[in-house]
Amino acid sequence: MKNKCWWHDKFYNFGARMTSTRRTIIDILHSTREHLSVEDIFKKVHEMNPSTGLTTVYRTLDLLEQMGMAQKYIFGDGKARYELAINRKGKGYHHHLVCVKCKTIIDYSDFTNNEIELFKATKTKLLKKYNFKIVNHVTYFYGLCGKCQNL
Amino acid sequence: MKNKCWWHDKFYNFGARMTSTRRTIIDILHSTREHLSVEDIFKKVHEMNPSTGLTTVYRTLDLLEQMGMAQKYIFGDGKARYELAINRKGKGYHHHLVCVKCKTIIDYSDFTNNEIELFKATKTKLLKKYNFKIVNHVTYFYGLCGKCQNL
DNA sequence: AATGAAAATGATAATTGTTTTCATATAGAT
DNA sequence: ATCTATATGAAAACAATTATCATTTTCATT
Repeated sequence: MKNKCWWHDKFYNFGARMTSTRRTIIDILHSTREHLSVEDIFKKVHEMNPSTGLTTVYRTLDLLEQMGMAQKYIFGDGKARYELAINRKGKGYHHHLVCVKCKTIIDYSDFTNNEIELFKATKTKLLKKYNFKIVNHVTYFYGLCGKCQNL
Repeated sequence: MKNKCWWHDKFYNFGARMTSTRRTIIDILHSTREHLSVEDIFKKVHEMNPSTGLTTVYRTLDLLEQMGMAQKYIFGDGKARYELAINRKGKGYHHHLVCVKCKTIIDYSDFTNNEIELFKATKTKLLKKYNFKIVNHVTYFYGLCGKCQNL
C-alpha cells in the first residue's frame, strides 16, 4: 500500500496504519447512506476479499469511531450500526426517530440553522468546560410511530 | 395490590397491571440520579425481594420505556442503562458526553433555554410530519476526554 | 531493496447481555 | 369467590461482541 490518500495522515496521527481492508471498509461506508450493521459490512468486505475475518471488521469500525471518521449507532435491534461521520457534515446530516415499540427507524433531516448554530456553540463550550474534544453528536427522538400508537 | 397510586392509570391505559415488583423498580429508579444498569437494578430489587427474577427486571424496564416512563441509554460498555424519564423534565434534565475511547460518561446539564425551545418545537413538527408521538429525546456528544486526548 | 519492530490480521474460543420458552402464580374485573 | 388475561421465575437458548494467540503485514530505517 504505497500511494497516499487523504486519510493517510489521519491514520498516521492516530498511530494506526493504512491497510487495504481498512480502505475497503471506508469505501463501503462512503458508498451508502444506510445504517449498515457490522454483519452487513462484513458481507460486503467478504465479496471483495473472502479471506477477511469478521474480527477485523469489528476492530476497524471501532478504530474509525475513535478517530471520529465513523459514527456508531445503537438503535433497538441489538446490533450496532455505522455510517461515515464525514457525510453528516454535508448533505447527509440527519437525526433519527426511533419507535420504542416496533424499533422502526425514520431518518429526520428537517433540522434548522438554529440547531446547527446551537450545537456548534455547545461544542466549543464543552471543550472549555470539560476539556472534552467533541468529534460528533447524535440526537435520538424516541416515541411511538403511527402504527404503534393504535396498539 | 389494592391501593391506587398516580401511575396506576398509566399502566391501565397501556393494558398493563400494577405489581409490587414494578412498583419496586420504579421506586429504585426514582431514588437515584445514576444511570443504573439492568444488573444494578436487579441487585437492588433482589435485596427487597430475593425471589424476583432477572427476566422480570428486563421485562419491566422494557415496559417502562415503551410507556415513556423510563429512558434507556446505551453508551459504549455493552450494557443498557436506565433512568426515570420523569426526572429529565425537571431538575435532572441532562445530556451526556461519551468518550469513544475509554467510555467515560460525563453528565452535561449546561443546556440553554434556546435548546429547550428548539426541541419543544421539533417535537410538534415531528408529530405533524411523521405522525410520530415523541415521548423523549436524547443527545449524545461523542469525543475524547482529557486523558484520552493525550494518548 | 533488505531489515526489523510495531501493528494488523484471522480462526477459534470464550464471554456476556438479552431473549425465549413454558409451566405456574397473580391481578383485578365480574 | 371465580375466572381470564397478564405477569412471573428458572433454565435454556441466543447472538453480538471480545479475547486469545500464532502468523502476517506495514512502513520507517538501513
